[in-house]
Amino acid sequence: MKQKVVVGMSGGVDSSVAAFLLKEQGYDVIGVTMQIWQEEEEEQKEANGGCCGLSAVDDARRVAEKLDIPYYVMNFKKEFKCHVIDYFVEEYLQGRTPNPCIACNRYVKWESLLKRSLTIGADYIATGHYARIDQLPNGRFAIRNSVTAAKDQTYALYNLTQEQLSHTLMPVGDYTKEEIRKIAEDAGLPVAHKPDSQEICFVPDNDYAAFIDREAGARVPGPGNFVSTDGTILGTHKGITHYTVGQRKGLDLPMGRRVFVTEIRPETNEVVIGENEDVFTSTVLCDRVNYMAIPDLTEARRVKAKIRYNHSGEYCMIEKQADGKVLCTFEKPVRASTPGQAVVFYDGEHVLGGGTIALS
RNA sequence: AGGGCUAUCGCCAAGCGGUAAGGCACAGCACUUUGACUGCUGCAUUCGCUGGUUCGAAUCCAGCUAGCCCUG
Repeated sequence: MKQKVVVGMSGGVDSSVAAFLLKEQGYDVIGVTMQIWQEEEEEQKEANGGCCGLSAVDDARRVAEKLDIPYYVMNFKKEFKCHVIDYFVEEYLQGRTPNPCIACNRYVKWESLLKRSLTIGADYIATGHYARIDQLPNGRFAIRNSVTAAKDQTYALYNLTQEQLSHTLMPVGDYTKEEIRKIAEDAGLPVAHKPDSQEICFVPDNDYAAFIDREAGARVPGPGNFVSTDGTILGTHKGITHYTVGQRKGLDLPMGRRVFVTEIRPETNEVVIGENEDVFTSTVLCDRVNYMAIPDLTEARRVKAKIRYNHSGEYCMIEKQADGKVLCTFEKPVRASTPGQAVVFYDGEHVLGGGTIALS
C-alpha cells in the first residue's frame, strides 16, 4: 500500500514541486495549505505571496488540480497566533530579536500540521525547504545541507524533534533553485516563475515595529536614551522594539561616523551605541538547546556555527555548562550575536543542534 | 554699554574672487523565507539678511540680524 504524505503547499514554486516530486516517487500525496494569519476577507493580491502569502490558496489549489491530488485548506490561525505572533511580540518587548520562521517551523508546521496529518492517516508531512533529512548511523535523524549552498534553509529547521523528523520528507533539498524552477516549468505548474518570498510573512508592509505597536499597545516600552558604552547620553530612541544588535540604519544619530547598536537594555530602557568593532564577540551563550545529530553534548567539540540565517558560519568550540546552556567560543569573532536569534551547530553537512542566543 | 569672534544641506565641515568637497543622518533600489549587516543611487542653482565693488563673490566692502566670548 502506498505511503501517504501531506505536503504543506504555500502556493510557491518550491512546495509545488515538492508535491510533484513526491507524486512521481509513488506517494499518495495530499496537498494542504495552512491558513495561519491571513484574514479571510483579505483575499487581495499579495504580489509576492510566497511562503505564507495569500495568493497562496489560489495558487496551491491550481497546482493541486494540475497534479490531480486532493487539496485542503487547514486553519492554524490559533496555533500561529500563540506560537509565532505572540512569541514574536513578547521577545521584542523584552529587548530580544526573535526569529519567527524558526518558531513557525517547530510549533506550527511540524507540530500542528504533523499532528493533524497523522490524524487523517498520513505517514509523513513534506515541505518545499531546501534541506535534506538523513538517518545517521547512530539512529538519529538530522537535517542535512541542501545540495545548493545558496538556498540552504537548514538554519531555520534546527529546532525540529526526532519524532518530527522521522515523519518528514524534503524532496526539494536534492535540487538547486534553478532545477526546481525548471521542473516546475516542465511539469506545467502555473507557479514556475513566481518570485521568492521574503520578509516576515505576517508583516506585509515590513514595518515590524508598527506591527508590535498594534499588537501590544500600551505594553510597548516608549522612548528612552541612546547611551555610549561609557554611559554618555547620545540622544533619544523611539523605543527598544525598534532596534536590534548590530543595527546602523534608523538610529537618526548624526555622529559623523557610522555607529551601531551594541546592546539593548530592557531594564533601563537604554539602547547602547558603539563602534563597528564593539559589535563583535568571540563567545556566545545559548539556552533552550535542541540536539539533533547527537543525543546530548557530553564533551566539548569543535563545530561550525551560524548565528543568523545567511551567516556563512564560523568554527567554534561548544561546551555544555552545568545549567544545560551551551557556551560557544569562536575562533574568529562573530558580528552581532543577538539575544533571541538562534545559533545552529553543524557537523559537516548535518545539523548537530542549536539553541537560542542568551548572552554574547 | 563697549570690544572681539562666528554665521555654508537635518548635524559636522571644506572653500580664501572664477562659477558649492566630504562625512554622518535621511530616502529609494539591490541583497534576504527573521531582525540586522552590506552594496548602489539620490540628497544645497545655493552659502544669515540687505545693499555695494567686480566681467564674475560663499569668498572683498558697508549696514542689519543672530549666537558665542571678553570688559564695565
